Amino acid sequence: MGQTNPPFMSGVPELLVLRLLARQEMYGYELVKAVRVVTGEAIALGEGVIYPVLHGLEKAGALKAKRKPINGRTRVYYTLTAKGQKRLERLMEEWGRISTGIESALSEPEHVQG
Amino acid sequence: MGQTNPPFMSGVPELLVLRLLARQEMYGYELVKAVRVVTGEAIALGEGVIYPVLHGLEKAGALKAKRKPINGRTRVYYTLTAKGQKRLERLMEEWGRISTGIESALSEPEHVQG
DNA sequence: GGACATACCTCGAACCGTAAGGTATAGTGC
DNA sequence: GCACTATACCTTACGGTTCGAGGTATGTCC
Repeated sequence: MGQTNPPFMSGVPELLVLRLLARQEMYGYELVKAVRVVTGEAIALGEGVIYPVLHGLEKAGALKAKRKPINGRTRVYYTLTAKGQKRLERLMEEWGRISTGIESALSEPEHVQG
Repeated sequence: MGQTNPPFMSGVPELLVLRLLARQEMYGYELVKAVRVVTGEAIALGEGVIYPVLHGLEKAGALKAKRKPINGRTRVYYTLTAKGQKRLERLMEEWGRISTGIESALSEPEHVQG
């Protein structure tokens, strides 16, 4: 139920995570809420999305993890590496290219002859 | 090899196909080229993407197919149904919601406190 | 006959977002 | 002590979908 493959979401979690971590270190649970905030409630990502993305990016060398005990609980803070920075830039370019292409297609008022 | 799951592409083929067919009837091979044109060469979809999307949308009742013999070859022209029109509208809303959310996140210059 | 554009199609693979579930601690109210 | 909620981490199965590569056939140009 509730569609499992929603349109326009591929690559989005990774982009948002990288973008948020480029500004300041954060931990998973915090990212879940931050995503909602910075997207104006337009996009909400569950923990089942955030954690796998975090682990994948860390494995790829884009993120660095740092465990910090806070109030007895353990938080895993993530920061961007140089690789992660480059990855973010490439993703943002890609986003720009595709969103521009789509906007162009949607705004085309008249038909085009093949 | 050539990534099979490029970011930001989910739902895009369906959106573009519906949008183009909302303007005029077209056939598959024509759509492949038209997508490149209307997106300013930003997005290129192969036939392996277009035909399955076309068949899926037809099966879902969003499109109506009409075979036309042209110069001995057969073309299958597709037109939007009322269902397809609604589907396009819903997809465009979704696109607006998500792209706005992402733009909002990307433009955030300062950090946000959870 | 050879090359190319047109025009349709199918298949397998890879990927990745989602919901749901699982563990454990801290704090609050009773 | 007990129930409930928030915090904080995690994994799993499912399902949809894009993609490249390949396959068939006709028309046109030389």
